Amino acid sequence: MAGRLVSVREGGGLVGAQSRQVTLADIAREAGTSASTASRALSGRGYVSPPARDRLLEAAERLGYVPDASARTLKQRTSRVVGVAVSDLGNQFYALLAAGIEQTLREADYQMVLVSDNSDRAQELSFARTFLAMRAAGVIMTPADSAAASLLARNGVDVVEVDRQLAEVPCDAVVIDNEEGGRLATAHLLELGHRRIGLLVADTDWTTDAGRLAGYRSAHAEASVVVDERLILPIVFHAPDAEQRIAALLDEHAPTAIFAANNQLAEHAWKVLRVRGLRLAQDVSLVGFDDVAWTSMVDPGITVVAQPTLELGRRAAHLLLRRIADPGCEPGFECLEPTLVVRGSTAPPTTPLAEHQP
Amino acid sequence: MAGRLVSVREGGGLVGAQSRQVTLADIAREAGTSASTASRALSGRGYVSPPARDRLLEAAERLGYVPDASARTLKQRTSRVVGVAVSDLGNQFYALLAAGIEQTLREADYQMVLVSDNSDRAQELSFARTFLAMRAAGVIMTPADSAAASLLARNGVDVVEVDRQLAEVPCDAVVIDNEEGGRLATAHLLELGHRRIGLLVADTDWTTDAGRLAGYRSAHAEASVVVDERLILPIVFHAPDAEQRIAALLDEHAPTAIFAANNQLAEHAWKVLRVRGLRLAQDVSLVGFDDVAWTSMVDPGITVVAQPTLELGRRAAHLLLRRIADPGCEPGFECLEPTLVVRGSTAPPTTPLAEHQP
DNA sequence: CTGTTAGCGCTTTCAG
DNA sequence: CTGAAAGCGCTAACAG
Repeated sequence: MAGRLVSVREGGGLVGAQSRQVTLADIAREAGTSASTASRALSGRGYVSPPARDRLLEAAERLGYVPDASARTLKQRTSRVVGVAVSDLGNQFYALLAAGIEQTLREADYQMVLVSDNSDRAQELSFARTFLAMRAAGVIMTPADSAAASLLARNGVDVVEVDRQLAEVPCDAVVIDNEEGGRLATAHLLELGHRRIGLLVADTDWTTDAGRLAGYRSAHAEASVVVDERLILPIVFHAPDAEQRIAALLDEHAPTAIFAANNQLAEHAWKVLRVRGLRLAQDVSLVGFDDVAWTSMVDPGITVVAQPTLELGRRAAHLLLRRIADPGCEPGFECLEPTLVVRGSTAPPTTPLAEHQP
Repeated sequence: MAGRLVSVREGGGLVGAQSRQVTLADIAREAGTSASTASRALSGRGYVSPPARDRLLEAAERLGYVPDASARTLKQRTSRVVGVAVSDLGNQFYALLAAGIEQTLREADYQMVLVSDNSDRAQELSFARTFLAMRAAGVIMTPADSAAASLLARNGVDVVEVDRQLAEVPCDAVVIDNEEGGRLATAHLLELGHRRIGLLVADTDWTTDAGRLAGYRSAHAEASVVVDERLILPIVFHAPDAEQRIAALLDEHAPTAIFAANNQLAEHAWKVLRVRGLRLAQDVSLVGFDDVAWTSMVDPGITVVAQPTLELGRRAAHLLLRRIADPGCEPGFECLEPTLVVRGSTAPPTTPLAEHQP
């Protein structure tokens, strides 16, 4: 093996590929110091005489020294990597969330290992193990189950839940006020005079959807309108029959308005209405959740509950950084407020008899 | 120090946090073998007697053993991490590209470290160093400069360029046929009868934009139409005056159609037209590049050159995996074909004099 | 201020 | 088939 190493070194003249990574020992030798001194000089921790430091830095620069992260991680038992698991990178919401996380992490000189777990419990758990193996400095996740967070916490890895909360262990979390969002959307429709409001909600036990549903109910209660339970339609993610079921809701229960509790469902609802030739606002009002690009570009624009997605990600990262800096601090919890953006897709209901009014 | 370790172990009863990671040595001791045997059993490389293997696997399972990735990386001098750098994670195109990469990497049990470099050369280079430090198994990037790829290649890290090509070293690449895309868009407009076609293109030296411009020119040449150079408008990324400049193009050079060479510019153009009250197709035709969601939802829909974005990402990851498996293979190059999706935003030009014709 | 020493946890010859 | 030994590159006591 020594023979192989040597021959590789001799072949180092090959254009393009350096034969061997340059190590601390190399630059120490070059500068005539020990490896420890080199370590101190380059990491900036501990005393090093200015002349020695200069020689070391110069040598490092000249030889193109890049410290080996795995050696450092092995020694320090923690890395500069943060594991991030989201449900679906293909969905603009999660992509933007990840962008916010990455931005903040980058500013603090941490790297993001990003995975998309498809809300699959088994995958989520498997990623937790991977993050454990990497000695991640922390993990930020949109949880689909509590097992991953438990496993991580048990092994001393800090977890931040974002968008949803499911953990059975105490941990930092940042969410938006889903109940308020649901209330804003529903109250807006009720104020316009709607009494039969269809609710399209994800069929999960997530706090997001539970919250939006709760807001839908409380808005009704505040307006003293009783909810027709048949107007509430839980739809499984990526269900192939989502649009058919929405159409059936329209046919069978005659809502005058629809509140779609996430961007995916809003898109489905919008398409169903278009295919059926139903006019937004005039025939059926529509409120979406999450202000994605298309909602402001279609005509009429879609009234939506906007959430500060990028900021959600940033806050999650900040929470994690705070905990890394101060491991003993109390679990942080942040709840960001959504806002209602009224556009042309909502209007007072038109009764069939009043169709010819202006 | 030994004392500290022991006391920590004794404190291991603390709910929630395990005192110390369980190591190979622990499970070897538990199973009554040496660490080497344990390593062989768990990694599946090398001979281990079935009974020993069983005991080892059982012990690993029971103690919740998670191998330390950094120790393995340090020893093997390469990790299961792939560095991915894209220009702007907030842009749906790059997000989808990343999603495709992640999906393929995940299937092969590699992790994606994702960074958004804002097309900033300095950041790109800094990330290259980070990936080097992590002993990344490879790097996939949408390059903004050639320096990063050179640095990585020089240090023996495989690079795949995706979407654009800038490297000065031979490396794998997967792009779409930008010239063909530009030609498709432009020929479509020329066939409709347009003779003054404005081109909105990013002001970069990227092969994407150069290709789309070349396609614009060659379509003109094939139709024997001479290009009025004043119709070509290079726009810097995130330029605050992008929409003003597009408006000025409209005013000063009276194009009857616009070809926006990326999704960002298409959105700008669409907004300018809307604000000015210009009707798509009737007053000005518009062709975009990249079939993002809103283009099929607005009315009329936008005619676009669609690119297989997710597939682009998948291919890039496959190219990298191929190279990891066979480091000596010839640099791979794949060029995916874009397709023209005709929607309502394009129609024959209306001359001012013919405004009243049906 | 600096060098010596001793590992972090894993893999890999190599000898048994 | 198995264990002993060495070492990946770095850092952190500790003694000088």
